[in-house]
Amino acid sequence: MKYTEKLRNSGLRPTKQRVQICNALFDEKKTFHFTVKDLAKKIQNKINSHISLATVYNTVHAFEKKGYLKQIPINSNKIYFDTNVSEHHHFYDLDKNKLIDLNKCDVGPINIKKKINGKKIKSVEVLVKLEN
Amino acid sequence: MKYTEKLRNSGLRPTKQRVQICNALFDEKKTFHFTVKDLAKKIQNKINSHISLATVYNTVHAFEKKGYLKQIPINSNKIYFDTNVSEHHHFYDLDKNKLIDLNKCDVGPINIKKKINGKKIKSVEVLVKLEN
DNA sequence: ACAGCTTTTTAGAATCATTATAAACTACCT
DNA sequence: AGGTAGTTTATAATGATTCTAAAAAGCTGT
Repeated sequence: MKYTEKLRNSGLRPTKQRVQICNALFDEKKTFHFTVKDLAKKIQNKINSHISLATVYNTVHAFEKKGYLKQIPINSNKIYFDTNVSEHHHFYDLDKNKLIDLNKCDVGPINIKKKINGKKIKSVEVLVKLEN
Repeated sequence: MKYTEKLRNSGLRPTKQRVQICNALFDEKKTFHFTVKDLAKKIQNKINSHISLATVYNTVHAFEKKGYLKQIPINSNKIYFDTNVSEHHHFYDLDKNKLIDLNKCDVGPINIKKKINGKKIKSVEVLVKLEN
């Protein structure tokens, strides 16, 4: 199966539900941003049957831990995920409440001059807020 | 009163509770990060009496709208605020779950090359995740 | 194919942050 | 001082997320 390896690699058995989640996440031509609830709704419309929220949460978190999904740093009481796991950044349109990708090449190199003892940098993420 | 103007400026009457919130927020020598619940607890310890959560939420939001407080862009289901409203960035220590300020001068200039029609940049915020 | 064991799914409950409500209270203006 | 509009408060409502435990499905041996 197309996603068996990805699932096993994330420590998950390739069940019917998880494959459906994979289809919704990784079959798209374009990467996209989502909340878990959005994703669950999308899947249910697509397959025309119910899939438990808990399952979607579990699977999404397993993928995030493995690096197949990323969280988007934005201050909100919802958690936003991104299927684009390449190094990139985001515009956040404050009026439309919408996230827009910024490719790595859209942002000049970022030089972090401060160091913290015994810590290494895992990621550098930029959020650019837009207004009219 | 010390904070009357700040409060009026935010469209708020200078009530006893709001002045107490101001004291907790703006009397500190160092700026700090907080969630609304943290702040409420801090105030209650300090003044040794109860102040309603709703009041703290309202006041904090009014200050944020006016730019006396800033939200910190970090993906979490809690909202983090910062009393440091100057242009600066953050380290996020993933192990300790702690935010650390990065002064503006700790980060080289950031060049956003992409433009969105009819939108202007309101802020550019960098989150640097740290691991061991 | 099947028994037996483990993992997974599920609905629903629990939790936690935040926001809404509406009655009691307070500031402010004259 | 009194009237009006803005505030505080406890509590309820909401909404996202996590937990739970029983039922279902996957996996491994045979």
